[in-house]
Amino acid sequence: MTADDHLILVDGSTFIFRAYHALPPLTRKPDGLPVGAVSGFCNMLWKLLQEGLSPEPGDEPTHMAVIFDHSSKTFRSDIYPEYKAHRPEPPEDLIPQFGLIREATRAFSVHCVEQEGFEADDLIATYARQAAAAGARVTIASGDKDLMQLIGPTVKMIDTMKGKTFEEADVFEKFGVGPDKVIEVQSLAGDSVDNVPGVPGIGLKTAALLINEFGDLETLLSRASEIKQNKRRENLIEFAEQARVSKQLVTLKQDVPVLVPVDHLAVTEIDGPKAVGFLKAMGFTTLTKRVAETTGAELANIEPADFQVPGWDVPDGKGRLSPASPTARGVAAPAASSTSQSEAGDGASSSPASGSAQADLPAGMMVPQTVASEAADAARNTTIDPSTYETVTTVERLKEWVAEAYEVGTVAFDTETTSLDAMQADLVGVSLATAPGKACYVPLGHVDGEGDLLGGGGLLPGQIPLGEALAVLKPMLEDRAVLKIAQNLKYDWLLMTRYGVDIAPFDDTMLLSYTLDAGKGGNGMDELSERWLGHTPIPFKEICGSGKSMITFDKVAIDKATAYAAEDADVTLRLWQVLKPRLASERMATVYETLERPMVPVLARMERRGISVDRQMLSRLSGDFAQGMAAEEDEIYALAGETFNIGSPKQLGDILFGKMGLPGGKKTKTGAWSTSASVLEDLAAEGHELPSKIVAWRQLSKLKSTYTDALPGFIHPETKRVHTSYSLAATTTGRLSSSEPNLQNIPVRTEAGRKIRKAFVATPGHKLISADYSQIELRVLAHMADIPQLKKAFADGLDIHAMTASEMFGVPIEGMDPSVRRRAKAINFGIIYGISAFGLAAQLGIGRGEASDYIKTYFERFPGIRDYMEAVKKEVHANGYVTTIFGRKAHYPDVNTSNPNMRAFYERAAINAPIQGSAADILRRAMVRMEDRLSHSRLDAQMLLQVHDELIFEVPDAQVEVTLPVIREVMEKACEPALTLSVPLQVDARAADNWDEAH
DNA sequence: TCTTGCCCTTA
DNA sequence: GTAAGGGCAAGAT
Repeated sequence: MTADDHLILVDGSTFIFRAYHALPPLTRKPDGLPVGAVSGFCNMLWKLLQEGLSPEPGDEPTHMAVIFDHSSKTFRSDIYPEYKAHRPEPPEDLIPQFGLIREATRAFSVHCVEQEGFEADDLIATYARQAAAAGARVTIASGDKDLMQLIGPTVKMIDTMKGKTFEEADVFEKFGVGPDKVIEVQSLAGDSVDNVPGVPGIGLKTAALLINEFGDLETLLSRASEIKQNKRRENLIEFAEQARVSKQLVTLKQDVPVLVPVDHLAVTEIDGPKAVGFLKAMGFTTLTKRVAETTGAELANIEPADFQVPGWDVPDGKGRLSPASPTARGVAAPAASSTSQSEAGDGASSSPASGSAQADLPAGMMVPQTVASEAADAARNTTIDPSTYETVTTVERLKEWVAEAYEVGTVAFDTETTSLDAMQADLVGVSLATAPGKACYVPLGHVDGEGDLLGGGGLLPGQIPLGEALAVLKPMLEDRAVLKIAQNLKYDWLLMTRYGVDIAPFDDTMLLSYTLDAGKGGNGMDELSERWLGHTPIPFKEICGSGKSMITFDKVAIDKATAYAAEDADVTLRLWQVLKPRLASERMATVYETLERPMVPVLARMERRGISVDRQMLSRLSGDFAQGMAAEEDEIYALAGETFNIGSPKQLGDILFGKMGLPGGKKTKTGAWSTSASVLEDLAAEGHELPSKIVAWRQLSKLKSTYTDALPGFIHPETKRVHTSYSLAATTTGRLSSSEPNLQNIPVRTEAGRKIRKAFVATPGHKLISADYSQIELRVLAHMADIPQLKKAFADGLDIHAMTASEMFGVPIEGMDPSVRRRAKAINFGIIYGISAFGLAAQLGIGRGEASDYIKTYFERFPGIRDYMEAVKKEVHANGYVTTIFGRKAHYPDVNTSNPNMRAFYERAAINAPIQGSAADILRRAMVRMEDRLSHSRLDAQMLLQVHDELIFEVPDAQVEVTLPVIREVMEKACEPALTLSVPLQVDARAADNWDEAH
């Protein structure tokens, strides 16, 4: 090997596990051989061979090998038996694929190296050192951060799945030290995945700090007594030996006596027929074709390779082979496909991936490249440089920007303000972007940031007067000819309506992301920028600071503000160019256009209206609750024999289970005794007095702190009403969420709680109407799973829980024992939540076996429900997502994890998502139509709140009776005409002076 | 001052 | 058993 050579070392393990976990399971057609990971591996290896790893010409690899782990037993387990001890066994369906992947490597004429007693990492380290010693360049293809210690001037690392290259600077970013100090840091910080202990209380940040100060581990340990922080010093002294062992574990062995010399790893020409033969035998049609085309191998004349996999027959290769197709399509299809969906045509039965020929590159894998348009490429590939943005200081320039927006027809728009609360914020500036890299900021309200109490605070020069700027902007923002693009537009929309501007038409990149990728991660701009543009925008903290010293945006210097604000518009525009094309290609345009985008003005108006709360009533209640708490406190302290902080679960646990010696039940995940209400209630049932007093105190404390004390703080100084903020993109299922304050969890179950609800009142001369869907989720389930008894019961208007009980236990509905109905009700809820015997038992306070029997009986009576659940599970495993009746997707990217508990959790979530999500879709459809229907009927009702299955309106007294049926009709017919449910929807609506009585 | 854990409120 | 937001205590920084 010489200085002209370039060695590529592929970490086989990373590739295998990435391929397995990133992709849904896939089996070979004739015999069910699992080949998902093999498929992923082959695709990755082929891509590597095609594209190489180095963009520069002349740097093509001269040597290459895939390195595998030989077995789990290595010299490290001798040093520290616990090393990697927590690693779960590989999943069952991955085991036969290990051998196949080695076959695949050879089939592609790539060297395949492993050696007993050593991890792949040690072999990689050894080869890398030998090659580097000869002056050759080395590229390590891996996602394993442990290999970062090998990076050097001629050694780089590349994560092909994430398309990221790591050089020395990147190591610094990750570990806070250079490659030569990585092991020092790792031996302190440890690694929970590999079970490297490290030193307790020291994480990556602290470890880097210490190593930078002391140089290396040994120096640090010998001078540990100099450390100021008590806990840190003690741990370093106590766990010194553990740190030394950790260092041995993380240090890669660079002198493995390799059986295959590095010179033998020279690349060889790919043997086309051999590769094609292997791929044919696997049944990967798409890749087989591609490899045949590239290598010139004659596809038709090549027989599938003949090799044995224990337990599986060799296919005959006579055209019977085809890539397995996901088997669980159309779980919700009976409903979705049997009814017309003129609006939501992209229903459950049409996922783009499952129908495509690319079954060997299955759905769920993020392949941004495949959806790229030219514009999207430009959006991604031109650099983002905040120093190039323009600060607009004259009306003339602003007019030119507006003209540019008309010219292009689209403009990204963002506002900068003094507050996160759109109801309180003052406009400080706006930014525009008309093309990637072409963005500006228009400062409008910046003041002298240096100004203290005495001077300053005046408007800075060089800013267009607000009114003049708005006069130029408003026509463009309201013009149909210009599409406005924003990230989380609801905020800007609400703000701008306060300045008399109604933005339309528009697109919202946050909602685009949510429509396409709900469940895959956040939809915030910074996160989307990282994910799609590989760019980290200037953090808000960097401009305004955080915590106590945070300044409002109007105090930010205009040049800094320009860089920050214009970048936001630039990034938003680029995100739109990346995401918008996916809408059509992934058939999600209807979901976006009917269920997401129209919600923006609807919710903004609801937020702006707010709701009236009676401040005096809350204040009185707060006093009452405080008195009640004080009374309980006296008795609690007397029973405990001492005073303590009742609000501290830790102190309470010490009293109950330590001092008083009560039998502890559950433990929390950190190992402490649980003091949850269910535990305390069990103790109370055994006759202990203290626990029931604690429960009573907690209830009062919760009501007081969260509601009576916090709510008045949200009363707007001018409107005198409470304005919540709804999030459209916070949940995986499609529900809304409400915050600041959360008006979706106002108490209702207890008498004391309902007093808080009474404080939500109608304005004088008005009533509140509360309209809620009855059993909407069970109705949706009855429709989706097509359950005859349930459908009939709903059609006949029966009590659904009593009917369930009657079916299950064979008792008549007339004169039914309430406890029997209660059990059936719990089961019905359990079904919606993806039932487990464990959960049902906990809910009903019965044994696991008994709960199990209930579930069995239920499934015998309603076999369609069981079939539905099984089908959803198959669907989510195959596709990585599930769909609602209107085509909304909920993704569960980690559902194929090998951890059985996590897997079961994701499966339950996936069972629940189409039910909860379909109900959420129905609410959205009702809300989108409601305002028009009311105004067409010349009614003045105002929609104020949404609480998942309930809508709250404020209505003039005289119109109550006319309004009620209109609201009911819109809600009950919300599915039409896209879909006719096979079950009627029922809405109960009532009017009263306050929310409690209306509900 | 910030983060995590625990507990509780809703549908 | 599903989906959320939020207050307070305690510990780390």
